[in-house]
Amino acid sequence: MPSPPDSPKPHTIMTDNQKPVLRFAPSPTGMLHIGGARTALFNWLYARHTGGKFLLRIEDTDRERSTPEAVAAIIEGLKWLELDWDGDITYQASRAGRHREIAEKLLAEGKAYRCFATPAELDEMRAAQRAAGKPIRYDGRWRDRDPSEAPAGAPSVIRLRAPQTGETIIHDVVQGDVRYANEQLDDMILLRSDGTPTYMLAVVVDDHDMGVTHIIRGDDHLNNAARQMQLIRTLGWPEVIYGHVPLIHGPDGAKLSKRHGAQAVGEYRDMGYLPETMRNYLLRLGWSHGNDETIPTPQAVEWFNLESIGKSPARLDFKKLDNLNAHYIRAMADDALADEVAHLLGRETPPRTLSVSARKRLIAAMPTLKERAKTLLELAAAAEFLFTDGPRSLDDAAAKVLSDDARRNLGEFLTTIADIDWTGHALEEKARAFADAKGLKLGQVAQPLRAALTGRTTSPPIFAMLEVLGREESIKRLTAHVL
RNA sequence: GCUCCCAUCGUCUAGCGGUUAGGACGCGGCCCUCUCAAGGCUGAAACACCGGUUCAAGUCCGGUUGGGAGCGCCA
Repeated sequence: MPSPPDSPKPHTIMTDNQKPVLRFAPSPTGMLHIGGARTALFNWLYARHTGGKFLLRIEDTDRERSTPEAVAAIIEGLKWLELDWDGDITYQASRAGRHREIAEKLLAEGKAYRCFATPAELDEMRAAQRAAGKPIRYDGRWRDRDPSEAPAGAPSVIRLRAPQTGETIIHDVVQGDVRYANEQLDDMILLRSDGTPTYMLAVVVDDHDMGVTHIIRGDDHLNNAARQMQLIRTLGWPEVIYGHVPLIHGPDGAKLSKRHGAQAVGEYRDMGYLPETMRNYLLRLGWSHGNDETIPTPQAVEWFNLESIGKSPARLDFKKLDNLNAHYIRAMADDALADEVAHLLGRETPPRTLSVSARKRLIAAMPTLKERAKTLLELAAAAEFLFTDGPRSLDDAAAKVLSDDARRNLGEFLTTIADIDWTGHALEEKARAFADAKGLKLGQVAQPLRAALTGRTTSPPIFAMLEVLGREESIKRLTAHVL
């Protein structure tokens, strides 16, 4: 039997055994925020855990503030975090026609109505309510008036005729049951006077059309959920499952802002944090699995659930982030880390490239280097002495270590290693023997070696570094500081 | 002002009526040690407050205080 000609366009109908459909729906008004990144992560994790879908929708209906740069930044951020989405990106602005269609359908059915109140009039209304200490909300002045009472040709918006009694309950998977008395929810605008849809209408329609089953988002949307639920119910659509995750706060407990720095995920990348670190850290900020702290992504996919999302807001702790990053750096392959360092050098001004020999040294030293770096930036800095040939300039501490006595000893020691087998092990043996003979501690020999070889007072184990640098280069550097 | 949410060490958290309140980061000490890390051991450190319910409350209920969010023809 053919469907009636006036039937609504086909859309996804939920069935009981349908897999969950999640979505991340950022508005492109800036960079991908760290809080947004966590929201995306939770949605992604749940979709991957359940074998459902993770969709991406760009909420660009605010043409004033939405920019193509912001869209690009968000996509770049998600890609860096390796949170892949299913299917094509939905751009909300492109669906305005469909949104308008729903608003008009509601209007035709008497479930919505035209409101001719002007913005100035509403401002006045709110000011009066504020002054009287009353709740601030639309008073329904056009709810029961006939449009014919409006001045001819006056612009109007379409408002939902929301229930005024009873209550709207959100069965939130994170927050539990949240109840709102309908009398305190006003008639929200669905369609603006210029015919464009509002956010409230657009989300509900898009989520429905995209077949979204679960909405995991920041709890700044909790109040919106009640209104959205009213719309869903008026439309008779399947109800989505909400989960409102507490916001992330800065180290001082206040809402994250520019003041705290590091809001955008790109900043974390630039500071040398690994995507895997960010996923693990963000996951633990608000979600737990017993006492587990180090949770690689595959494990997270296996374990993730909605029930274990915490209800209280969390603060950012860079020390813990560092600790986690150090862990994942240590776990990374040496050549992959070398690539990261090369990438970092390429971004310097002026850009530097890693020579073949420097890369060889870098990889050879990497097992010891990566033990001591908290970020990729630190790793690159600590590897600096491997990139150039010839004598090193000394930093203050290194200069202090190379006292006249130390330089003389260095010269003497050099003669004992002139033609030995150039291995870390053999060099260390010689150094120990030399120290013994001179009545010195090993450190009194090793530290001057380190200072002369690297120009600094900290480095990976020095005998291993001598081996990495090789006989010729090492001798060259050491000789330069001999007295 | 109104509505809603939250509340365990400094921070992230475990706890789901009976625990010496556990772990992690950070901090102190010790061990290891050529420096710095890493690692091992160890120490200090928390149930915001007040009432209930109960034989028993960090766990349940109410209030107070303190944080947070929202109250647009923004999203």
